This record gives sequence, C-alpha cells and structure tokens, in this order.
Amino acid sequence: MKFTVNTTLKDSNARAGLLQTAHGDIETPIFMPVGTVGSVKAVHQFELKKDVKAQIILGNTYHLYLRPGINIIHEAGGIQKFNSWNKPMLTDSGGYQVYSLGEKRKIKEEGVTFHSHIDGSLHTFTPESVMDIERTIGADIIMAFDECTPYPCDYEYAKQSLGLTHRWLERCYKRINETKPVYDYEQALFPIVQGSVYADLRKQSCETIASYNCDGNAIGGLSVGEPVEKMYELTELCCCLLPKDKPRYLMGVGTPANILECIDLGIDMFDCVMPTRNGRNGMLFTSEGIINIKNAKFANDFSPIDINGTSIVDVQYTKAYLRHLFNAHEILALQIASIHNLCFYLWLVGEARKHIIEKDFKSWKTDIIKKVTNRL
RNA sequence: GGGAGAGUCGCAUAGUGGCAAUUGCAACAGACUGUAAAUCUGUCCUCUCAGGAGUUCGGUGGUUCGAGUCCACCCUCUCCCA
Repeated sequence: MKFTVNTTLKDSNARAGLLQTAHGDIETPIFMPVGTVGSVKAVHQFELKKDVKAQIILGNTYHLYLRPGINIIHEAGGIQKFNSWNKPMLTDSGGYQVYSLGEKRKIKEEGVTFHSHIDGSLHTFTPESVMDIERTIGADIIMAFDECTPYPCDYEYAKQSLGLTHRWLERCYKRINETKPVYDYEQALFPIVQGSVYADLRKQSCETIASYNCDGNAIGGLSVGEPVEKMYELTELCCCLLPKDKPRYLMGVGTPANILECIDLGIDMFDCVMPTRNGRNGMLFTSEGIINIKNAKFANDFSPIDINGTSIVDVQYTKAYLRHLFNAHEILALQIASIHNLCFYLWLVGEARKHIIEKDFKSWKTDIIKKVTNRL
C-alpha cells in the first residue's frame, strides 16, 4: 500500500492525497460507506459504483465472522469477490462491538468473550484470532483489535483500557507479521489511537501507534457522545502527533460538518453509518440543508430531493414522492434516501479535495458548513 | 312483522361497578456518528400558569357514594326467520 500527499495548505492541516491498494486507488480525503455484513444497506453495487462513486467500503469482522462465517468467505475467495464489489475494502476489527454490545461481552487480557447477538452462542476474540479472521475476510485495510471506550469514561478506566489496546496492538502486529495474506494481495494493518477524552492519554497513544510505522493510522473512541468541541480538540491533537506521510483515519465520524472540520484538522479517511442509517430513518443531508422527509410539510413539495444533487435520484424524484414512499413503507424509500445521502457525502469530500487542490478550502468550508447544517 | 346481536377518543380493538379509559394502525414531532437500527422515543378528547382543570364511551332518564360497565325506553346498524 502506498500513500502520497499531493497538496498541503498553509492555512489548514487539510491535505489531498492518493492511497493505492491492490484493489484500486483512493483519492483522499475520502468517505467510506459502511457495509457491515458485506453490504451497504439498501444500496446496490451498481449504484455504489456508478452513482455514489464510492471508492472503498467497510465490512465488519464481528458481523461477518458470525454470519455467513469465515469458511464461506474463504470459499468465495475473499469478501471483495463474495459481494462482487471487487474494489478496495476495509474491515473493522470488532472493537466497536466490544463497546456497543455492552452486557453481552466480557473483556480480559487475553481477549473478549461475547454472546452472539444472533443466537446467543459464546465466542472469544483475541488479537490473534481477529487478525486471522481479517486475513481470511481479505480486506485491503484491516483494523487492529482495540477497545472503543464509552463516554463518559473515568480517567483510570481510560488509562487501563488504553494499556490493553496497546498490548493488543503489539499482539496484532506480531500476528500479522508472522502470517501471510490468504489471497494474492497485501493487506495493511491500521492501529487505532484510544485514550478517551484525556489529552495526555491520547498523546501517549499517538506516540505508541506511530512507533509501529504502519501504512495508516486510525483515531478511535470519538463521537461516542462527548461534546463536539472536545472531539475536534482531540482530533487536532492526534493529527499533530500522527505521521504526516501516512493516512489518518477518524473512525465513525460523522455529520457533514464534523467531516469538513476534521478534514481541516488533517483527517484523510472517514466512515460513518449516518448517511445510510439516518437515510433509512428519513433524514436527508442535502446541499441546501437537513431534511426530515417524513414531515408533513413535504407532502406537496414537488421540488427535487436535492436541486444541486449529483445523484440520479436527486433529479429523478421529488420530495413529495419520497415522503409518500416513506409513509407507504415502500422499500424504494430506503434505497433512494441511502443513495442520495451517500452521493451527498461522497460529493462533499470530493469537493473538499477539489478546494484543497485549488487552495481555497478554508473559505469554501466556512460557506458550505453554513448551508449544509441548515434545518429545512 | 318475529328473533338474536352490536354501537368506546380518525379506524380497529380491550374493558362486566373506582376509568380520561387497553392495544394495534393511522397521524404529528424528535433521536440516530468504526450498524444488535427499514430502528427507537414522545405526543395523539379540550384547555393548561404542565400541577392540574374541564368535558367523554349512540341518546335520554334511572339505580348507586361512584356507571363505558347494571336497569328502562328510544335511535342506528348487522345477522337469522317471515
């Protein structure tokens, strides 16, 4: 894997770059749609490629391990073949599920034991087993197994947890280096910075993570409920400490405004369920602002979903029609909303990249944030 | 004409003496940040200084401390027999 920074700015830490993987190139900054079980919910591969213009999508180790199971993916020849995406993929390690599954899991030094949310069966993830599973899934970028701490999180817990995440990273790194890819292409391990909201822990974590000299570095444990200013503050700190010549990935972020602010701080890669999940729940992010399409006021609004939208669905369908589809519980509603939101997100990061290259990112950002955060 | 049954907050339902009244749908609004999410939460008779207050269960009377619930008559609808 190769990362090249093409453009940097004087008045911002934003940069435009190119990340090259075995399955294709990724222009940064980039937003990566989340496809937990190997599918970006409600969005067809064709639309994902042609309309959304996604360059890389996520899969999730925990979910794919439970269903369909690693043997099936192995038999299929890896996840990119299994789901016909055939383009770059990244797998999250299941560290987020350690956080989100709450009561269902138990964390120990060795690893995490958990009950499947599907059938209640008991399983254990260790850094070694997670690396083996991610090898078999076969994503181009694989995430280290970490603990995503909750918010609020007291200092002592955050410190203990960070120590564990670092020891787990050491084990992940060792395992990756003593194993070979299952398929005929390289996989890059990205370690994850933790440390909750504590600057000294984050600093310590960045230094530890940077010392591994991996192909890219991630920041985790943010946007879990902390104040947005705190998130920016910690993101900025991490961006300053993580290597400049490696992509920086802010995990699980975020709103359009979050993404623009964090690009400004030096983040290159983002993923978030927001465009897809919120889309399925009737929330649209548009060039003119945020819309709850289920609201009664759109019942007879025959204007396009997004007058400036880049997606075919934006000009093809009216707000009134999309609202009708939601009210009628039509499956097409979820598809249109998801495609629209993903197109918007990819358009947004694409524009950001363009304005970085044109060196007017800062002023563009200020203007566009005002527009896209407007509540319609 | 005779017999049987039914009328509850938009619709459908629960309710057999303490009830502003169950549940579902619909409606209206909100939430959602490395997806246990096509999910979840709230409002949903009227007014409200949000503590309450006022009117409710086809209609009119009655019994009772108290009635959606018991009684009488009336109205409407459904089914069966003519």
